[in-house]
Amino acid sequence: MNLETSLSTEEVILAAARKVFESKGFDGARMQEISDRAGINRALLHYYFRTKEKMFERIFDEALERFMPLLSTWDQDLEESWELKLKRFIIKFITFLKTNSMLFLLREIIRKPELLASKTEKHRKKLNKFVLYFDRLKQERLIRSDVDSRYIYVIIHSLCSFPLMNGIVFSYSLRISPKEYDELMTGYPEIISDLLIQLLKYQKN
Amino acid sequence: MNLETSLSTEEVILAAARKVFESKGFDGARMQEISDRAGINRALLHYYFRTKEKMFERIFDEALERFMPLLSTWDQDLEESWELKLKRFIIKFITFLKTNSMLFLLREIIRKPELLASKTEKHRKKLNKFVLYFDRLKQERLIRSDVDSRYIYVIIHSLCSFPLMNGIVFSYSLRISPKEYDELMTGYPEIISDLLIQLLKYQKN
DNA sequence: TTTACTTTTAACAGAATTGTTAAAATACTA
DNA sequence: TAGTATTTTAACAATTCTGTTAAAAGTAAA
Repeated sequence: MNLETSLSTEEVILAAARKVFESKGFDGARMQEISDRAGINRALLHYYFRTKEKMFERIFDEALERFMPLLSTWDQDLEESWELKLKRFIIKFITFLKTNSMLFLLREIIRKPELLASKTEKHRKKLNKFVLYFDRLKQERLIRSDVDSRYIYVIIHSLCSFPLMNGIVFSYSLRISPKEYDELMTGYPEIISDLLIQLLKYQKN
Repeated sequence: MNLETSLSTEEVILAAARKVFESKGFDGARMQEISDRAGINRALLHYYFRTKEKMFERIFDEALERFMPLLSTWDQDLEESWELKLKRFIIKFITFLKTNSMLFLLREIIRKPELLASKTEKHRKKLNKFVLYFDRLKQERLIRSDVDSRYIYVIIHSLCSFPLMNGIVFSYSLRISPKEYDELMTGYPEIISDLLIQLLKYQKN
């Protein structure tokens, strides 16, 4: 077996599949379109991945695996200031989202909720690091303590995710081109970092 | 023709179609599932709506029509304080989202971007009311002027939309049941209203 | 009750799509 | 270079899904 070219064929297929699945979703994706895009015969998809379902799961898993490392931001070392941690997370998260469709994950989870539980089982523990970290910050009187950490979680993730997944709609609503919207969004991570920090800062009164 | 029952059959179909389209998307929806849910023969769907496509457009249009009135919040009367306007909008918006899937709209727009342009053409003018209103507030020195109104637009809409469309994922990440998440979210509109007001208030320095 | 019209159904046709298989092409090794 | 294993393709089988149609059932009105 030629590992070299075999890997590359598989990669070519996966890249094509990723594109098609991300824009069309599982149900809208066509094996034909994927093979066309990859420039190979349709039967070859089945040779490598057996079924559409299996191929999809591979794509889905990989997206999830790329995401999970971001959560290590919230490991509890208190060396680094929470402001820096937050800024770092926001930038990493938004960068991640630019190359990985969150909408894709979300859409497919809603189509088939089992995906969420089965695929993230092994990361289960990591998931509540955020809340633990922010609760700790409150205890230490480093941030305001009158907002439930779970709200903070929801707020930060919403501010990062939605502007990217909803880009088309926002650019249309704001009456600017998608390109202009992208440009506008280059300043966005900075802005929300600052706003969030300002908001969360410990308020003595 | 019996208008009574005819309307109600159509309504029954539309309700079923709405459910199926919203959870499965256009591509995942099956005419059979819709007719089963409506308790009628599949051919009847075609009798009333001709094609799946046409039926879908009806659902999509209606969702959009229900949404558009919310935008009138940003008509420029300066009688009502901007804080109240904002709070009112957030509550109305979140209430709207609870019964109308934003994810549905978004997913389908990405599948077929023409939907956005063609369907919102007639509402085009309303779309930038928000930005005009907030620019005005800045002029009048009622809110801080160092944040682009378009960012404010994006931030507010993200904070309202994403927690609802992403509910399943958030509840899973926070390790609470969907029911508990819903309960948690009852306090959410109040919280973000307050936070946003606090954030936007004119900052004398 | 008969007639005409509307609504609903069962059966079918046609198209699209996934997955299989056997053979052809290619690459590897002795 | 001959032989073997791997990769790729063309052709096909099976299923699923949409949309049509003709007939049946139901409704209203004369």
